[in-house]
Amino acid sequence: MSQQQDPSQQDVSIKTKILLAAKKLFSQQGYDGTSVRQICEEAGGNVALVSYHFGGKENVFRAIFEEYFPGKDLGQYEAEFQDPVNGMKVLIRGVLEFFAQDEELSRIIHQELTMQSPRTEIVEGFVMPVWGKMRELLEMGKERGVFHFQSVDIVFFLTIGALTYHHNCRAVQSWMANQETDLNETIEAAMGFILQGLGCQIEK
Amino acid sequence: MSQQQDPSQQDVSIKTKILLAAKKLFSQQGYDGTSVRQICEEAGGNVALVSYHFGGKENVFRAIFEEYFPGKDLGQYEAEFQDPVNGMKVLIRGVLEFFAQDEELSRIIHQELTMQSPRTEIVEGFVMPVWGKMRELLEMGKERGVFHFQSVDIVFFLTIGALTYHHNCRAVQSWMANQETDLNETIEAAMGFILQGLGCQIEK
DNA sequence: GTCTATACCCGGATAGAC
DNA sequence: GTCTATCCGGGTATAGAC
Repeated sequence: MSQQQDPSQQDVSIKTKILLAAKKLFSQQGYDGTSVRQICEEAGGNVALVSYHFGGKENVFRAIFEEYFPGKDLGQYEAEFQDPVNGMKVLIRGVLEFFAQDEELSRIIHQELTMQSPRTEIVEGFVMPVWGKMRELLEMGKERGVFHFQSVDIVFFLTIGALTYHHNCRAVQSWMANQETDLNETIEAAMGFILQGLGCQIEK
Repeated sequence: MSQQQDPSQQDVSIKTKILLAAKKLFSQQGYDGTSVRQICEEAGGNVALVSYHFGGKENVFRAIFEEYFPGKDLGQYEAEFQDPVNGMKVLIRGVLEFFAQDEELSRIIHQELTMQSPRTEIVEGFVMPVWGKMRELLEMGKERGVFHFQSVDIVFFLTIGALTYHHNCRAVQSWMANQETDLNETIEAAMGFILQGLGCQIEK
């Protein structure tokens, strides 16, 4: 009951603490680079607890997604998805807001997919609905003549890349001139970049 | 003398074989996921050879870049770099051709940077000259009014993302409708996407 | 539920024989 | 130069006490 608010409070179950610790450490050091000992130490518990509560390291990974991945709620945007441009805007905003809201989880997703790790299948199961919808919108927009490109495959990846990689690379601060960037500014810029990239005339 | 042509021939030094085996395995399984034993087995030699020839696993990694990373030859394009649009085109083509020519090395670069591994510094040392030039071109184009965007930082990352991520994700074949894509088609598409994304009027 | 102690495996590195 | 044998550290997982 008082269990759901602030995870740093003491009244959180050790199981949840382990989940949060794992999420944090996986995002910082990668799955392979993080040991079960480390996770439990960070969570303030004992090594054996991972086996007891989850039955192994990989199940901790799976549990993180089941617990913290949003995106089940794509249905609520069906209206916007009727129009490719609006649909893309909604999706771009949604994705970037999620990236900003849970940087840890988004880093984990990005890492696992680029490493093509043994956990790729798990991650794909959660991510595919979103990317799949984006692909649909690209195809719809091309058919209706509002987007202009040759290959759906190619622009699909260019779009995903622009969307995900830039977020990730912010970590490499030495590459940036100005440290803090405003989220809404980023979203606006990404929308402009991508929609223009798709050959779409935008009225701003 | 006959040492330089086909690395699969028998007359290649074991040192080179180790380097090639490591490049292949790192790209497939990541640095951490690849053991020294595996590398030597793949190279047809013994475990101890890594220590003998390179002095440790990390030095094998460094040696791969020193041996196989191109890109020292940016100087030859100084003429094209006077113009932001031409410069971007040259850079985009160069980067994508490199990605296609040595998929292994480009996968390694991408992996290490997204994992922010302890080897990030090594990789950055080789990659930064290229990305730095791209940033210069973006700034130059903005000043001269041929590109139209607010923040250099943001479009810089969007551009890098589009360029690198799409290539990497081709591995996830389940996401693609058509398996094989032509390199030149990809290059043309990427140039169009990015230059339009930068708000640049292109005449095709 | 949580802890201690331990089993077991696999990684990287090296000494020393050939 | 290359191999065999071995060391040592650290990883996951579990048995059993509390």
